[in-house]
Amino acid sequence: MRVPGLLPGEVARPSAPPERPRRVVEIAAAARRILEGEGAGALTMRRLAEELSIQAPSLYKHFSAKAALESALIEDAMFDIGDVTHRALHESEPDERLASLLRTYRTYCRAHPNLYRLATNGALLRPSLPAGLEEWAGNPWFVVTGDASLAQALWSFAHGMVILELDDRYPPGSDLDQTWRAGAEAFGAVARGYVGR
Amino acid sequence: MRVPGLLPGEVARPSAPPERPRRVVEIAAAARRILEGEGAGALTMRRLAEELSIQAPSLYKHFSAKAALESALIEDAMFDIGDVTHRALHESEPDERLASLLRTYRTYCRAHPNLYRLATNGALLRPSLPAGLEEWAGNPWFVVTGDASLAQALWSFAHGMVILELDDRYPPGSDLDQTWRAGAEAFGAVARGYVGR
DNA sequence: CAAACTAGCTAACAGCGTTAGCCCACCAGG
DNA sequence: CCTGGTGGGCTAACGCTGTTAGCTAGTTTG
Repeated sequence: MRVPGLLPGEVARPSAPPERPRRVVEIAAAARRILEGEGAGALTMRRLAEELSIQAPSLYKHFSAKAALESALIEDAMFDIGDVTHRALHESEPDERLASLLRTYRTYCRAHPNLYRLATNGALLRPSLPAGLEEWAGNPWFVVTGDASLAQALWSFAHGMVILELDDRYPPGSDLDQTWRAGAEAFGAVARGYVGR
Repeated sequence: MRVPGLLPGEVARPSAPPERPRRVVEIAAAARRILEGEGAGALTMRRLAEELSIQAPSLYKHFSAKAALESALIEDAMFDIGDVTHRALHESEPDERLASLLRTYRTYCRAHPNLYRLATNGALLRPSLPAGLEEWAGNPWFVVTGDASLAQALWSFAHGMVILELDDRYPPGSDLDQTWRAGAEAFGAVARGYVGR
């Protein structure tokens, strides 16, 4: 089911920020390649420079610090996740949306574990983010629950599940599909109003 | 309400591992002091040595690597959390236990943010943990839900909430008390069997 | 044509975890 | 009594990290 326009409660995608200079895009792409392919430990300024056949200090002509580079990757990740989750809503029937959102989120995160860890680990440098990005990326959770608190709770559940799964934190032998189902059921019941609030 | 003995579904506390040598205990205590007081960034081998008025390389007479030191702190944290959460169950009425568990968990984590981050960030070095510790520490979530999947889902929710709160990840102005309540309600309803599984 | 900007370079610094090798105090056994 | 082992410290140093200062060649712009 493809539904054009905005769903009830849906918010519009923010415009990407003042476009990045050519070289900045190339560097960010290389950084993402290293991060996703070789892990966070491999993403050093020297390794990144090598990937681009330049010297590490030259990177500082384009990024003021490693943290700024990482912020760019985080921003990209948030746009990615927002795109993927909003699309999931548009492509599923109303009563399938919660399950679809969870499934989509989990799938994306497992496909990009290092990027996801980078994006969610530690404090967020909010002021440097494009205006509206955070709200838009989090919006699907609201669309699916119809309530701000429940949306945050559901997202927290999903993030907890994902990060613990990526870090292999569940006891060996856990049936995570079933755990996701259990959580989806709990939130689904409340979201559908089976239990008064 | 103090209830001695084991609750239904409750598991016994594992014995602490072969006791640590005197000096090891002192070093771990100093490390915890630095971590909790000054943050993860301050916990370096040199800073830790300084705290003990020795030189950094001397630490390697007691810990094979920084990771081993951290493992000791993580082990302590898991015992702490297990103690605190098990106690919460024993001190509350059956139908208050889920809410009490969540409240207790949140309170502990906010009181020890850096320790909690250390303990939950990244992969767990399972083989070096005392046998049964992981299961015992996670047991309250099972006691409270009566179901393994629901227990994992509830714990994932709690972890997600805590870590996002500690890292200041919720949009400014969020009412987190209410978010916790929303999640507790969702899981409480399912755990009480309002919705068939 | 000169000035300014872009984007690279080398050399270097401080801080990180960690290793090698030395040394002294203590304590048990012959 | 002395001798060997062990526990627990030391200094020097290595390779890695992010980052800075200062130089330079090429391109663009007034």
